Amino acid sequence: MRALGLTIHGRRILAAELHLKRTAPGISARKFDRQLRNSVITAVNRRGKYILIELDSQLVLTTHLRMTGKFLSVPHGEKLPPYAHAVFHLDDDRMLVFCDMRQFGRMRILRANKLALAPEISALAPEPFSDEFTADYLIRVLSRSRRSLKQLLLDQTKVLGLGNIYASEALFLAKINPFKAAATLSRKRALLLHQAIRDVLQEAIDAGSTLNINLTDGGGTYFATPERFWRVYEREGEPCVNCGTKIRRVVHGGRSTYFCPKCQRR
DNA sequence: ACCCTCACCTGCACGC
DNA sequence: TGCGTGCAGGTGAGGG
Repeated sequence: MRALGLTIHGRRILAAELHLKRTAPGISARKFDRQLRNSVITAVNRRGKYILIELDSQLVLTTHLRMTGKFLSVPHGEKLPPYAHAVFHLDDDRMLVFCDMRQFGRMRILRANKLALAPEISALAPEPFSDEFTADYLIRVLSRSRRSLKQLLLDQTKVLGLGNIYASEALFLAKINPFKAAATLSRKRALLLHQAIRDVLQEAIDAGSTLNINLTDGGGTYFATPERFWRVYEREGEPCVNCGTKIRRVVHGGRSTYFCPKCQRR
């Protein structure tokens, strides 16, 4: 995110190509280009998992990378990388390329003054590192839900920023059972969960900014999800880092959930 | 209003 | 070797 901002801030979009229709539903390739062409990128921000590329035209290009989406910076004239679904020609002789093997990522063009009204943005929970995301906020949300903790943590309108991997990780860090009903969590343990949510997210951010972002990669700059190891995720059968008990995997709400049956008994 | 299930898509790890 | 099957992830449509 930050690296992307540094690379494209202040650049003018000379042309915008939409190669895959479903990447930007409801807009033609022609209109996609017309709306973005000749505008200057004034800021790159983020709300939840949405990247907001703000333009001097008072429009905002929103992008959700989903699982496999990524932005690459490619020198103009170079061969496009695989799965390039949108290409932005910039005024510094580079192209910003949106690639997505699974075609799940989505782009939308919104008016800046209507951004907060867009349903996918307006419904989002407070940013996890904002003052608004307090332990009391979390406790309130937990108390009003009839779902399990794991399911609640995946709901971006309740708790923002965790996906399936980090929901498992946060619960492991807080030593709380993923299947426990959200409303039955004690205040004391909700405080631990609140901290754990911030901790796993901070870890992931640190890993991304220090370990795996290579801005001078000759083959094109990657702003991809970092490769890293997790404490419980994808560790079924391996010993728990705290107690050595074998990590278990249970499909819950249609998603794999990893946990230590001893550390996270309740 | 809330919450559940399933479709979306591709590469890859499996088993036969 | 090759083919079929199931799985992974985040979201939103559709239904209860």
